[in-house]
Amino acid sequence: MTHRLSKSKILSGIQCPKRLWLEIHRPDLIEYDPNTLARMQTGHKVGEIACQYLAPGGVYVGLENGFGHALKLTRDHLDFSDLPIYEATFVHDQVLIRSDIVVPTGTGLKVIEVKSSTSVKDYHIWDCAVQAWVMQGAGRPVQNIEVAVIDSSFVYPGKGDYQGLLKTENVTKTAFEMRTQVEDWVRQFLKTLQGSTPDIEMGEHCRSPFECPFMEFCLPADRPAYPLECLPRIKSQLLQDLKQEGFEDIRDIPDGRLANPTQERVRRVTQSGEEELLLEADCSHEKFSYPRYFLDFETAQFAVPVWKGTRPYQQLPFQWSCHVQDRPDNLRHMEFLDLSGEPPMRDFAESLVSSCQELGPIFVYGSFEKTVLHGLIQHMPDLAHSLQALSDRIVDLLPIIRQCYYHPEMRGSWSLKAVLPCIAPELDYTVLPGIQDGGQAQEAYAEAIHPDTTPERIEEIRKGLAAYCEMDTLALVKIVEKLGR
DNA sequence: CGTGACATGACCTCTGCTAG
DNA sequence: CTAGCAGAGGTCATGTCACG
Repeated sequence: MTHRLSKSKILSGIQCPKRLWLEIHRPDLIEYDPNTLARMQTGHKVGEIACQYLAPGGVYVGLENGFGHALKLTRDHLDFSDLPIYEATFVHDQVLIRSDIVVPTGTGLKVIEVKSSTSVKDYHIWDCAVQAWVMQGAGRPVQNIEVAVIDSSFVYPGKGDYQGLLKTENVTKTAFEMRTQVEDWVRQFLKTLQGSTPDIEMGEHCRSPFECPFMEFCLPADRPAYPLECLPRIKSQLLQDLKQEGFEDIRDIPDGRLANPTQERVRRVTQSGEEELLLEADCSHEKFSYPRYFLDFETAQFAVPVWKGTRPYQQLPFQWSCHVQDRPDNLRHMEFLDLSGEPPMRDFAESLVSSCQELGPIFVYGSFEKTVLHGLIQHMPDLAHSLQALSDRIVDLLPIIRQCYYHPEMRGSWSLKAVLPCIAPELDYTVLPGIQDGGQAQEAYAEAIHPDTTPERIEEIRKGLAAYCEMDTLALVKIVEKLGR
């Protein structure tokens, strides 16, 4: 028996048949995203909790001896026992699935699909529909299908007690109603796989609901330097109209064609080829005093909380970096970094309060630092007053830069990582070893606090995190310098 | 994955105008 | 005086972008 489709391949195919074709025929083209492994680890942990609390005492069907053996093991368990099965494996009509949790009952299987998400999405139900179709087709009637997701309001009481971390939603009815839809998909995808590469135009489906790993491959070799897609907040209708009118590059669009003022500005500056800096714009009344602070946080988040009193996906700060200018001609740096694995929040907050004194603007980029401070205020009433005072001094550079600066090379984005190469090309994140964005900082933290990590590796991570966070705040210094105030 | 800031669009009320 | 209308202004939900 050959099975050519897995459940995840079908979900890819729904997003884009060409993606499905490439996943099967050209897996060598996939660029492995470093975040993928971290997501899989998260999913694994959530899955373990689900087994333990939703259907304890079951048996696990491993893949060590291949799919054939997994199929046989599943059959044996179902025929000769009534224990729950984890990763039960089924095949029907060339489609193979592995199901998170299957509980046999007298009237059919009770299926639980576990997701690390906090709400049930449409594509979760498609997932369940495919599972139900395969199980029924394999001669195993399905009685009930549930999706288990994370309840983000859960507060971890400690001592390994995760009762209530997951909540379930019954999707039996919808999943059963999609039966003919699933059959259509399978028939269509098997046919697609027999032919040559499907010819599919690029579009929204390349990003939603998941980013396609073959984007680079699908992009035409002679793509424009400033594609229309870079126009900020462009609607699909406008994009379509502009392409119809024969424009491929932002610079092709004539003066006056764009009604949206931000898009028009991007067009005008891109066409000029030169950066635009409007220093007299609006915020000129804000003369910033000294001392000036430049602040950046790094946080960790866990789908399965590890510290008592914390919630799933709560952002827990473990590092801050702060440059200080007491006078125009001086610059010093301070930082805090806790890799002990103990809850870092209290020391983080106390050191921050004592280091930032009581006066002077605190520059940040984006609303993230304010959000984290507010989270700390909720959990540390004794520091609430001091933390609120810090929050009140925060000056967000993002809206200021958005208003008064644009460079063609920003390609429609005002994120720090897009702005910085234009303002301070000497600050290059790509030379940093290992940690070049917030996501990698989170991963590095998770690795550092893992019990198996060696002291040498922890020291390496400490250096990497310190260098990354310090560069972030130095970037803020450069931005304020550029504003000339 | 979560949160905040902001833009956008739908919908509502309020106001002032005009025709009857 | 009222019914009907358009434009101004407000609220709310939704979407996008930014941070981690």
